[in-house]
Amino acid sequence: MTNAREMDDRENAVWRGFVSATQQLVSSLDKQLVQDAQLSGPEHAVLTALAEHAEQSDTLVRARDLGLSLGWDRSRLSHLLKRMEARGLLERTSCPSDARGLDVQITAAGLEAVQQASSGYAEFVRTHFFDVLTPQEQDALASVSRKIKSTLEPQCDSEAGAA
Amino acid sequence: MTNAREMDDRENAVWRGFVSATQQLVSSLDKQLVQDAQLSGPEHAVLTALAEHAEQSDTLVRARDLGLSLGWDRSRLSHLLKRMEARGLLERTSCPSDARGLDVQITAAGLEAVQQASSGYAEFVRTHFFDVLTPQEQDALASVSRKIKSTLEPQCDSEAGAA
DNA sequence: CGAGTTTTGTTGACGTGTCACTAAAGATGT
DNA sequence: ACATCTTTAGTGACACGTCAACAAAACTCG
Repeated sequence: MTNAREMDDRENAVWRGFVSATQQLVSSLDKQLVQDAQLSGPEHAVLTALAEHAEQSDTLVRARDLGLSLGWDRSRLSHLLKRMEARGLLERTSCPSDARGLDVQITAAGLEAVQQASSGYAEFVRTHFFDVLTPQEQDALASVSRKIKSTLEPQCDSEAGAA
Repeated sequence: MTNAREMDDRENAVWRGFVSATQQLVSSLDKQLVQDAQLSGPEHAVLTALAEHAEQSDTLVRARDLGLSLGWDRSRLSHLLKRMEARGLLERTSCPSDARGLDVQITAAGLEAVQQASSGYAEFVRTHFFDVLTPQEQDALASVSRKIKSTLEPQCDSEAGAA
């Protein structure tokens, strides 16, 4: 029998407060995105990733890489990409170098949507996150995030550029 | 035009790291719950709330209060309660004092499920949250959670007992 | 080359959450 | 009493994520 000590009242309050705060935060942000640009949170994440890739290298991104950098399931990505293509936010073409691969490319409409979202997005994060945190708290959060992730499954996490 | 300053690289890293860490954290916890007690996260939340109410007052809880304390939509709760009743985790009876109300009561099977989950739950939160945080970081998180919530919509948040 | 394995993506079923709508009971005010 | 809000819950349609099963291309290595 695993028998970890139950949490006391303080711990329960900290834990539940933390979880509910973060969930309310992202769900509010998602509503903002829908309002500003008719984008769900995940859709926005995909388009942002595509737009960023497009800035650096080419406009074509392998679906595999997308899934890797977002840390998502193949299936989830496949479903979402299909819907997004139907909405005209991106295009899917088969990859020439690897016949089982899929190349994804953001469309003009997709780009317009991210741009429409961007200022509201930045403002939201600023208002509800950075503006209410001291620099020390921001650092603490960054450290906490890192430490938490390190205790979890591999779950690769993109942005593996210059350290 | 709202024109909030875009985030710089550091801010982007902090923000994305924070969001992805918390999302991985709760999704891992949800998997743990399924594994330990065949409960989804929301199901566990409902049963926990019911079990706590049962300790203090009576075993009957108004669906409205449940929704209030969980901060959920009526519809979401209704759907979930229906499924949970079908699974035998709880019972729904019409409320005698208010004919449009619904009284919810946890069943023996429901209680067993929460108990089956409890030790794994506590261990998970301890291992992946409290154990990796210094007391200062825990305090910082509590303060941060409170501040973030205060910038969001009313979103009542239960536990309104002794301050 | 050819058999077996791995990688990549798709599909269908299912549980879930959201939204807009409805229904029925309480509360309110005249 | 009556008409009118408001509160409480349920419903159906749809978007979404997960899981398991599948298919096809690529890789491995004998």
